[in-house]
Amino acid sequence: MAKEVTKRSDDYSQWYDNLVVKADLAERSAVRGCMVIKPYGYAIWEKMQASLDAMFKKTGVQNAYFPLFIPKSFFSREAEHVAGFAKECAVVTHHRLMNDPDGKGVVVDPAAKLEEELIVRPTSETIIWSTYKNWITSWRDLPILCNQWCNVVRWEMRTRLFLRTAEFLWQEGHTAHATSKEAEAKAYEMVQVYADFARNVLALPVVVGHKSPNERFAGALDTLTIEAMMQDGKALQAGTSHFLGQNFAKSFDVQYTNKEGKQEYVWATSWGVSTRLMGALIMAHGDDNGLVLPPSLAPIQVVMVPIYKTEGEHDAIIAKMEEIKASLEVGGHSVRIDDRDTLRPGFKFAEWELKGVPVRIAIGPRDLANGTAELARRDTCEKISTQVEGIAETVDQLLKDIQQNIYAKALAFRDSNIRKVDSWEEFKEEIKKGGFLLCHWDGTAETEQKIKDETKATIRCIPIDSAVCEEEGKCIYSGQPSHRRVIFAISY
RNA sequence: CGGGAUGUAGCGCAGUUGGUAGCGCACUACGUUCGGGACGUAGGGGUCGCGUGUUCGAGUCACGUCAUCCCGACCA
Repeated sequence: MAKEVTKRSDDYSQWYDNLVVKADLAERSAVRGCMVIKPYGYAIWEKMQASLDAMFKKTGVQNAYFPLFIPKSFFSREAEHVAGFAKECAVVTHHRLMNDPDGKGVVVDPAAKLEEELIVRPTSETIIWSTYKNWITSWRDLPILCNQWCNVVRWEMRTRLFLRTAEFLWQEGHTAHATSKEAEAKAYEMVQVYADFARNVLALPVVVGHKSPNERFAGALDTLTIEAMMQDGKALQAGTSHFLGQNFAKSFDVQYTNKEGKQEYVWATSWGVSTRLMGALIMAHGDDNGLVLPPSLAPIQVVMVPIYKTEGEHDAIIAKMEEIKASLEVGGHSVRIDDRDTLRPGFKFAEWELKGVPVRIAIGPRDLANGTAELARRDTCEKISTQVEGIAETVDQLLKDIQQNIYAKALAFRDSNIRKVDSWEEFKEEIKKGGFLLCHWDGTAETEQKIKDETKATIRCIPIDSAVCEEEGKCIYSGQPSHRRVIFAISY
């Protein structure tokens, strides 16, 4: 963990400058709060997409695509939903530019004003439900299980690279069901998909739970969330799944005829994860030397750096490396031989570490003579000398170890920063130290708001399946009776 | 929208009481290097965010304007 970060707990911007930009992950765009994702960073996102797509398909979800522009009138239907997004919408009012009559560049052509303004989607519930109305007439049409990968725009007052950019990439799933029970089960199923993905692919431990009414998605009856802890002890909401009830069905008049011939409104869910996960990855696993990627997401899993003086040495080493590369690729690993002859080995080591490549193999003249190779793992920065004979199996096992170890390390960190707090005085002190605080809460929005006003801490979630939280007690703030503990934390 | 700060080379910065623009990294060429971010020599690159004003003269002073960053309210 970077020293600077330890001192200034919330200053990850330094990481972005040091790691992200120099690591070719992303750079700030000229457009306020937007980001450019460079090829290496995008390759990581593509790996996330591929994993999630495979998991979605197992639950019967199919991909679809809906328009970027949403007519303003669509937004006037679901009042609560609109109230949640109205303050941060980009609005298209014209469709043409013209040369400035004064000769100063280009201006908006006032004659090209749109009859009805278009909203750049901040999320797609409204346009999707307008469409679903035409798709659904009978119980036989249900359920509808669609997901779309797209960009959305939210005109945030303040942005933060990866965590809250004005434009971001995400997936949003939207499902329609015949019964409340089925929809609730779907919302629950999808949050579990996210939790599996976070744990097994991102190597990120997460807590699954319900959002408090205050923190719920605009228009939802219930919001499920996966909450992760970053290395500065702050919480990051890494994914959400909403049970929308019949709110959208009623607002957009989506009814179906049931088996008894009666008209009924459908039940809905929506769920999404975004490029925020890239931020989670950086902040949860990164160290002083840069990014640490779990092998499951690394665009390059093994990088090979040759060490040589003469052309003869170079050729012999590269030939050996090609051999090793082929044997690793048989096992499905992605391998890069860094054969750039303008850079010295030390520079290459540092650069690949910055990019988070899990395993590095270095071979020099000495190794070549001995039939060995230097194997370095990114997560612990350990180096060992190993026989080239059978190196494919060694590397295969090492990658599995690294994946596991990264998760175990993050889990140990998180668990050592979760603690029970039972008094208000203690709470005010403990919350400053970061981490998750398990506390009793009286269940009222007023108490939650007062705690937030006084400490900036919010209820990150009401954990499900957590035996630790299931106990009687008294609210830390009001002293009223409580039936379970919830997680309080400072969040991003 | 409130409070604070900053705009000078690709990046990070210096620039004194106004006197005609500099440093580090990066870049180009050549040479020596190459098992943990090499070194030497020689080069190239800037209408100092924009506009107006004061002045013989503005990176520097005044006013305006735009943008960015940090702290609040908002948020995946």
